[in-house]
This record gives sequence, C-alpha cells and structure tokens, in this order.
Amino acid sequence: MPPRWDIIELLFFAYRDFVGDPDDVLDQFGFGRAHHRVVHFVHRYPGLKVADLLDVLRITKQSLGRVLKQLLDEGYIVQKSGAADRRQRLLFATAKGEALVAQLAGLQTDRISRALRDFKPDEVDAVGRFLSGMIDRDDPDKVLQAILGADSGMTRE
Amino acid sequence: MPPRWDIIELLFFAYRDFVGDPDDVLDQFGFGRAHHRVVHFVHRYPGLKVADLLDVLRITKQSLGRVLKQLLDEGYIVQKSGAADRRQRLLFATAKGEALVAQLAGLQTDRISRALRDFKPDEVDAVGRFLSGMIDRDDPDKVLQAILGADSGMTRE
DNA sequence: AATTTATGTCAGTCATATTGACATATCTTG
DNA sequence: CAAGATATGTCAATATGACTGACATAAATT
Repeated sequence: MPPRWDIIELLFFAYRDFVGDPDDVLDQFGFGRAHHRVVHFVHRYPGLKVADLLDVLRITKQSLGRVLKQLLDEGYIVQKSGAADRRQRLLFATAKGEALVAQLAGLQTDRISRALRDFKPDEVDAVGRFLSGMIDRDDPDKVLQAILGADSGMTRE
Repeated sequence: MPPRWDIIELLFFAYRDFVGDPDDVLDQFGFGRAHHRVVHFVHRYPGLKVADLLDVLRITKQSLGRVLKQLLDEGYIVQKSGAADRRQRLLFATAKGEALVAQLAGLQTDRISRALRDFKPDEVDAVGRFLSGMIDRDDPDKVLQAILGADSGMTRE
C-alpha cells in the first residue's frame, strides 16, 4: 500500500490552520491551547469529572492541574462535589467560560463552513465518516463514545 | 451559524490518534514530533531550504536549529550548498531518513486506508476537498502551493 | 479497619517553542 | 567597489505544556 502523502500532508496543514485561529484569541487572554481544550470539553459535557478530562486529553493530572486551576481562579469554570460520590469534582463552565468557548468555536465553525460550502449532504456525511474512522475505537472513553454514538447522520441540524 | 461541534471534536480526536501512532515509534529513536515533521518534509521535497521549512512548520529558526542539528548529526538528513545561491543550505533525506519517514507514513497510511475503506471515489474526493478547504489560501508558501496545486478538483478563487 | 479510588500537590525534568541580539558568508544594488 | 540585504547559524534567557515519582487527603468500598 503506497503512502497517502496527500491526506497526510493535508491533515497537517488543515489542523495547523484550524487551531491557529483560536490561538490568536487565546493569546489575548493569556491562555494557551491547553486552556481551550479544557474549557471546551467542560462546556460541552457539563459535569465532566477530572478523570474524564484526563482520559480525553491524554495527559497527566499534574499537567492538567495548573491549567485547570487557572480556569477556576479566573472564573471560567466552577466545580461541585458529586452527589453520589463526593470525592468527585464535577466541572461546569460559567457564563464567562461559555462565552469564550463560543467565540473560539465561532472561528472554527467559520472555517469549517467555508470548507463545506457547496458540499452536497452526502459529501458532508462522507467527511464525518472519514474523521470518525480515523479515531481509535478501542478507547474506553465516555466523551468519545458520546461523540461517536451521536454520529449517525452528519447532515442533521 | 450554529457551531459545528461535531466536526470540531472529530478533528481533535482524529488528529490526536493520527499523530499518536508515529509518536510511539519516534520515542524509540529518542525523537519527538518535531523531528518527524522536519524529516518528513525534507524527504518529500528534496532540496528544501531552511527558510522553506520555517514557513511550513511556522516556527523560528532557533527552534528548528536543535532538531535539525540532531537529524544532521545522526545521519537522517544531509545538506548541500545551493548551486545558484551558496548561502542556502539545501536539505536532503538520506536512506536512513527515508526509511524512518516510510515507516511512520506506513502507520498513518494504514489508519487512513482503514478510514477510507468502502468509500466511493467521489467520497474520497470530498474528503480531500474538505481538507484542502480548511487550509489558509493567503499563504505564500512554496510547499503548500505544491500540495494544493497538485490537488485536482479544488475550488479556488 | 483496611483498602481502593478520586483528586490534589510538591519537586524536578524534558521537549518544544519563544524573543532578542549578534556573527558570518554571500548575493544584490547604488 | 562599497553598502546593504539576505540566508543561515548561534548564544542566552524564558515560557508552555508535557512528563515521572512521591506523597497527602477525603470518601467510597470491601
């Protein structure tokens, strides 16, 4: 099987520019890419546990610690003790956090919409199936399962 | 325009796993992701100049310096003075470098092929057009132009 | 009561990036 | 030819985001 140089390199450049938009905004907040990832997933999956976040981001708790603390201190995220298990710290985005996520997602959505402009529904669907297919399936990751599970029919509104 | 949470998150996970495969191999060589990027583009675009590489990778020459030196010292890359302009250091992958790139590209190609299995030709085409469309066009980058130029069926202004 | 689990923290290290300043060789231009 | 621009390299200091290992605490489970 010959290497798919085309896709390999397109993925590199596409991802480079895809994360480049948020990076510029994050700089103004004194944040980095790590902060974006954390506040994004907390906003999207309210009540996420610290352990879930570690699974999703594939980093250690020590790495997550500093970034999470900053987001808590500056009021982008709050944490509540779990009702069933009070050891757990369930994470939620504040209005401030939601606003930041929305701003960054807006930039990325603009880019995606531009790329998908004039795509037929089944072409959009193919893009979604490709990206899903690129992801490891043997992954005991709750968030990931939620995404992949909800992923039938990319053309829904 | 509502955020495309689906694509945003699929891209995150797809890229995470896409670069995850090479990372494991690179560890065994004492290399990191930066070494992969450098040797990859040097192999793919023989005679690449240092300045070209800086444009592609969007890093500073100081950052590139250490990584490039290691690859030169360990014989994955060689450099020759430019014929026309002898200030330029033109970079070429050695057989050793090519072998490494091929191994890493093999892993990534396996993943891509798996994702594109059972895709019809026009669906594969849609994936390529999507990725191309995600890339900034106002980019005076020789390598990028080569890639985008070779990508038939693309909509450009 | 003992153990496991979820989380936090301290301390040190590493890889990769940054900015700024300066050096050298070489090409281009007035 | 002299002056300046360009391509590259290097030194120094710094930041971010990752790592390992060890230890602490609180709460759940056995």
